[in-house]
Amino acid sequence: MTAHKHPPEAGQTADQGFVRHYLLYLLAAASEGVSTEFHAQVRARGVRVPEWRILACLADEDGQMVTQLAALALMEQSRLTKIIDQMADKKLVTRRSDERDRRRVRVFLTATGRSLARELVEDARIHEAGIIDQISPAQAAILKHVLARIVALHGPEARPAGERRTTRPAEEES
Amino acid sequence: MTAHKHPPEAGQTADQGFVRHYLLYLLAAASEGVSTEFHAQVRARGVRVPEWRILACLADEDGQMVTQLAALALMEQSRLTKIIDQMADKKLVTRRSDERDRRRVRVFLTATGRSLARELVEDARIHEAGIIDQISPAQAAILKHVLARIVALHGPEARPAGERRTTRPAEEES
DNA sequence: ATCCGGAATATGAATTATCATGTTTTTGCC
DNA sequence: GGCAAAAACATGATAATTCATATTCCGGAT
Repeated sequence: MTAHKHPPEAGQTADQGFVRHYLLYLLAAASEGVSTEFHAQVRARGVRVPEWRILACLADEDGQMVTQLAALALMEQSRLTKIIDQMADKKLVTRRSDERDRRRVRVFLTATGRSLARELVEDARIHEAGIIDQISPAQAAILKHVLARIVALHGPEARPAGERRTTRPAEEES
Repeated sequence: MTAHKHPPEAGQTADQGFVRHYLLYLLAAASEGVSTEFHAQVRARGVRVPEWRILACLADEDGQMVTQLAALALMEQSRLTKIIDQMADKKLVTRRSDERDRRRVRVFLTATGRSLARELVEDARIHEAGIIDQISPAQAAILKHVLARIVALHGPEARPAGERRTTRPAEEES
């Protein structure tokens, strides 16, 4: 009531709030925080974030099909298609349709794309090392382990493949 | 589910790839996975994801100023402004300008907004409990602790406040 | 007081992402 | 073999997001 300084003075703050202890928030905030940091480096190289993700995925395994790649890169197929278009324009990747199944389109790094990918992956490793250092390698190892488990349980390949985005919108007028 | 027909036949797969062990990827994938799951419930209630985030933040502390709220909710100020517009239309929140500093706009939950927020937070708690159960409460506790540390080091309030997303990167590489 | 820089929000044009659907190819079934 | 159904991508209209900038207001220095 009488707190006329600048900061809080507001609502009925419980302990320190639900949000700050909520697992999904912590995951999002941690991800956001560290990623934003690295993304600055990515952009500094003239690469957009979604492109970096694709480069990294392809550096791991070249010639993935679009659907695969989209799942791995955590993005929707139609979006990936468009990003691939742009990357193809920039000569970072090329498309080639699969021999055995011509519905499939496989995406390959060009020489340029590959070397760019290598550089960025190297940067990423360095950046990651910095973070792991800050939180102690031991804790980082545990962290990665638990995260991997969560991803295994709730990640892209863990979902029934038909409900990867399906929900009843339940359009209520308001 | 995965290509049980065609063997990879593709690239020079190292062990299992860089990406799948990369901390930033694990964070993003874990976050994505568990969040997508819960977001289905949110949408089922006719609430959009960004709205849910704001509701949760305001439930924690009502009457936050826009900038604060944006930082906490991990979104840009201009975006938040627009979301607040929509939420105000739906009578979930109201704006009131701060007495002491009239540049500031404080956002408050309406009665409707508050009860919706409560319901959703309750859902979130239940959902979270399910996940924590899967990965054992002990590991979950460690996970949260490490995540909180990462957020403290790299999160919104940990950044120089001038480089939070503004001003062009200046094309420089160091 | 007045001026100047910076903080807090709002706004609008340009860019991106999403959703539903279309096209082509393959598979499974009869 | 022929057909229906499903898989894999592409596309285009709609909606959301970003980026730069405008507007208003505060605080300190002159």
